[in-house]
Amino acid sequence: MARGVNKVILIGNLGQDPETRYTPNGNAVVNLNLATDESYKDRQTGQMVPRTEWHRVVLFGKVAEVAGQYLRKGSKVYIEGRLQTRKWQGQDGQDRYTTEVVVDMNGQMQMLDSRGDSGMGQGSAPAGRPQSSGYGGGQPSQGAPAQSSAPSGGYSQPSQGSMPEPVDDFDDDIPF
Amino acid sequence: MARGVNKVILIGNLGQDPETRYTPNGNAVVNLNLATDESYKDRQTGQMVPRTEWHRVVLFGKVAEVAGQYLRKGSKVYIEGRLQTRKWQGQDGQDRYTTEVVVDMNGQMQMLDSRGDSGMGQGSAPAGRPQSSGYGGGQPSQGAPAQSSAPSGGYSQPSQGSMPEPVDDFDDDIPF
Amino acid sequence: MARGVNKVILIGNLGQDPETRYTPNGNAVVNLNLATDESYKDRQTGQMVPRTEWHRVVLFGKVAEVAGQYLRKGSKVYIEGRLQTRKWQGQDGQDRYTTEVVVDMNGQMQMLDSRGDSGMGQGSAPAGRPQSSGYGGGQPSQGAPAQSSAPSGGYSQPSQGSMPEPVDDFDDDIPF
Amino acid sequence: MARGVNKVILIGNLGQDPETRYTPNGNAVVNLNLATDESYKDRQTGQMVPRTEWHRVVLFGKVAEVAGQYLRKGSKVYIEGRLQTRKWQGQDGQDRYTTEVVVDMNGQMQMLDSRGDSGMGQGSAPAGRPQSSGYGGGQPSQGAPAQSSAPSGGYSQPSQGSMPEPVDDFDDDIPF
DNA sequence: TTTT
DNA sequence: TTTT
Repeated sequence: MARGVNKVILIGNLGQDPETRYTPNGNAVVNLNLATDESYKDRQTGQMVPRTEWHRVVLFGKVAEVAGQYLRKGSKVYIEGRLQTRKWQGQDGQDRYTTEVVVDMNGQMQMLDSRGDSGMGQGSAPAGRPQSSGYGGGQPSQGAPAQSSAPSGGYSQPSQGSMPEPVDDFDDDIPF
Repeated sequence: MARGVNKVILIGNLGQDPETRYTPNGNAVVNLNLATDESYKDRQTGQMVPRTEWHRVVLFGKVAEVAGQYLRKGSKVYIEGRLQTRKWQGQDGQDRYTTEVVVDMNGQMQMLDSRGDSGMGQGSAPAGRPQSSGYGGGQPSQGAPAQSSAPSGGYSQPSQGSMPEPVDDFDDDIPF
Repeated sequence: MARGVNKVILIGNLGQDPETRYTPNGNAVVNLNLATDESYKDRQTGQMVPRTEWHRVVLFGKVAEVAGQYLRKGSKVYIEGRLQTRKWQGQDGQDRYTTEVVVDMNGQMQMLDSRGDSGMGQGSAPAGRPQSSGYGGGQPSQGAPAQSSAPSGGYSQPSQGSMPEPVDDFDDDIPF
Repeated sequence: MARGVNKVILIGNLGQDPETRYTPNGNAVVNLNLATDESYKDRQTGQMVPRTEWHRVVLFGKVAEVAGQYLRKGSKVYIEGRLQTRKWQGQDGQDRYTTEVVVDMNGQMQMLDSRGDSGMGQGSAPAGRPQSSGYGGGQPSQGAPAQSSAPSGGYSQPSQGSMPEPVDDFDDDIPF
């Protein structure tokens, strides 16, 4: 049924609140910006140097709902998914590629904070999601992680921003 | 020493021969284009649909030498590495990002073909490595890999091509 | 839904043909003895020393059927499952424990041999499994796998052998 | 250098404080009893049933020292290691097998509690840890994990207990 | 661009 | 008991 293996395992912290979107069918699609911290020994200096890597994570289905509801900026989380590279068009008409870690029903998401005291919240209401205007409004995610100029994958609401041109032509469920 | 986890596990086949480059220090750096095949059930049709995902893999150190020497187009391989996103400048001066699976001394590479009967070779001498002039000579790897407009990471030889502007400012070992 | 992670990833070769059994409900349960080979540097001698580790793998459901049908002694295989330790009673009435790698619908099995040229077959019919005398008859599997004195988990046919006392009290499906 | 893969990834909580021992060379060897919690759907009742699996984890080297110093009963931890089955002699002279997850310099251990507020410590003051009343004080971890009767692998101090007969014949470092 |  |  499958002739290959494509698996990603991450433990890190969210750089910002999750972004929740919905497919036309009402299914949640959640984007996370996840930082994994490591340190490595610089060969020149012999010093340990911290290295932070930012990952774009996209969750679908039930795990997306849980992530959207309970995770917050700063939350520590375990992610198991698969690598996927999407092609999209830049505003200049050129092809761009964004690689994401996709978590669907074959993946896994585990919250690693004790009692859901995940991040610090700082204004980002943890439940009920009141926060006025909603996601994506105003400045595009100011605590901006890598690849921030990439579109969120076409699962987005009507993109009122100029570019980089989300695909946004979903007339149905995402097909997996 | 590390406060996060960043791990990728792949099993797939090479879409082309490995590309070997060297750092100024003489260390091998090898790029692979690896295809992982899966299939998923299309929700619309109920049919199983094949899905091929292409991955950019970069190997360093000893594992790079082995990969460069024994892997060929078509080779089946197990890869364990970490995700890393590089920023580079497009010819239009805009930032681009490329995500790669980095395999260094903390990663792993396993050849999964029996007896090194990996690919077919087809002009690319699989054993003994005669091919005098070596890699990268002449045209810069015309069998362009996925995201081919991305530079190969600055580990490349003096890039005589116009763009997409390799970074190529390494005066020493890559620092990990 | 889960508050932990329990994952095993193996690539190795079968030490013998798979052992297929059936639950009262007719579901296949397959046992594998899988060898993983590594080598490590002996601190005393500085020499690389090969190390073979043997694993008991138990597959359920569809993946079990595929394994039973296509894998043979010598087959190379990728396994993704979870660790599980079973308690059983030795013939002396004492508790024993056997740890297995369980592969169910949440796990994965990938055959890594090209074209099913896996093992050698050597009399072990690949399909239909006629071989009258075969497994489980008479002496309790004399081609003894690791931890051979452990029962095969109660998924076995009526165990006529004396001991080590399989549990064998399944009146239904295994519950996962 | 290796022709197989043998990898275990666990996230769980310690059932008791770590047990630290030392090799004759003064290297730390730490044993953990780690519980991973999952839940699965019972096919009979359709109910989600919790399932706790206990794992024996053995750490060597630097990671052992960190584990021994900072982990406590209740600590949440990420473990990456390899499976290893040891043979030992029961008091009845019979062979027994214990499967452990070995974490050495090729493995990884990550503490997942915020700020080292891991467990409760119960008398074994780690460092800085005042631990007022503490969890589970009194009897040392009465919720004894699986395989508790297995010897700790010969890395133990002179075993004054009668059985199950630790091997304890190490005259040097463990060889990996 | 691979593989089955 | 496998494999290279």
